[in-house]
Amino acid sequence: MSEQSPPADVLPEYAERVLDVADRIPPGRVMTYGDVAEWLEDGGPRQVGRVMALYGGAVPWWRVVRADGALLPGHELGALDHYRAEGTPLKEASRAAEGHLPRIDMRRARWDGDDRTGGHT
DNA sequence: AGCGTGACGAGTA
DNA sequence: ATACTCGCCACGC
Repeated sequence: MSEQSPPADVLPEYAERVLDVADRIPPGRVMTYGDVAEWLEDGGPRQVGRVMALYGGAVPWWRVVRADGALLPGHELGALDHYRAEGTPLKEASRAAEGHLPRIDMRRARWDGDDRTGGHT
């Protein structure tokens, strides 16, 4: 009897890795979907996005953002609340018009996976 | 088997 | 700044 169906009671290893990376992103910092995929050296931004969409609820999903710094549709305010609470560098539009929510300042918030913990900076 | 869709990315107009 | 196209990979119909 060959098991033709893969196990479903555990998350796919790829998903587990993606969640692990998302979970190790320090507060006040963010990683793009593409960066996570690149950091894992496997899959692509879309694949990471899929994992986050399915299992992101188990990790600080707001720390995984799009490359253009746009907030997640439908969770903009939720994510924004976390960003302000964590001190994530935001780039507020000069023209703070309604409907024009601030974007993440990727240049400052982007984290490349270098924790530098234990070191002495 | 093909086709459309998506929590994407980068390039070009 | 926005809009559109192409490339990418996995899933559902």
